[in-house]
Amino acid sequence: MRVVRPEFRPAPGLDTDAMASRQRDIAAVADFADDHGLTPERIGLDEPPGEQAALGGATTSGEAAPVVVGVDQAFRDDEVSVSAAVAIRDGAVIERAAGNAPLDVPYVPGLLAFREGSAVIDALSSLSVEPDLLVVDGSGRIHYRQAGLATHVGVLFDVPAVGVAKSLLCGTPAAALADPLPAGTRVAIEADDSMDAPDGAVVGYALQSRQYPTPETRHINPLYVSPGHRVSAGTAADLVEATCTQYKLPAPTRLADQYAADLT
DNA sequence: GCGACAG
DNA sequence: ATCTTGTCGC
Repeated sequence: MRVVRPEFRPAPGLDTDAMASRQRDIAAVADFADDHGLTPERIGLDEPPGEQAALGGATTSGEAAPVVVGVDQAFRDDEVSVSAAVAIRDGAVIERAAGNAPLDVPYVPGLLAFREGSAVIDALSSLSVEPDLLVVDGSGRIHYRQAGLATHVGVLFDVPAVGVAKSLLCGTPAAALADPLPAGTRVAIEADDSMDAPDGAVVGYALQSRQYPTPETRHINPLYVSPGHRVSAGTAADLVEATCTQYKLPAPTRLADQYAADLT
């Protein structure tokens, strides 16, 4: 796939203010409403990935199943950012792509895309299939300037994207998350005064994709799902939930995780 | 000033 | 993200 907004490429030379400014520009053109043809049913990940699947990628309804691409990051020698992208259709891996970039920007919460974005772009640029959805590790709209890594990448390629984070960057849960949530539960994450989004706006969801039978003794933490681009908050939660077939994390994310580890 | 803080 | 085995409890 190809970058369609090259002006938003993460440039290493920028100072903190310039990076933040670029993020506001990205948020201004980002689309946090549904603009895609996806449904949880069409994702077609009922079977664990890696199994047999129809060669043409046909669903039970006869239409071509959407291509979902998981993206994950790793480091090599503390100086190279490695990105792994794994494309899945109908529960089967159809393509993998790797990307690299020098690791010259330090990690700063809120500026992750400027540290690891270039490697992600490198990986996605070499994908020959056209993704219908990107599942990016990290935040999307749950971000100080509504432009987390998932939003940044989604806008760069103008492709539907969602962000899946394992911890909350910012925002306030609409209900307390202190007690373990039952599987399938979702709690809205609302914008607070640390964010550009209007106060109280639902910028994502805490999604309890898995839970132990007896959460009192031992419990699993929720995922934090947010719109990247062209997907609404509610639909993002629906789609991500459909990809969590067997474990807490989405299958595309797990596969990308694995591939990234192999590349390191 | 102190704490919080995606990967 | 990464350094890292066993161990506790579903």
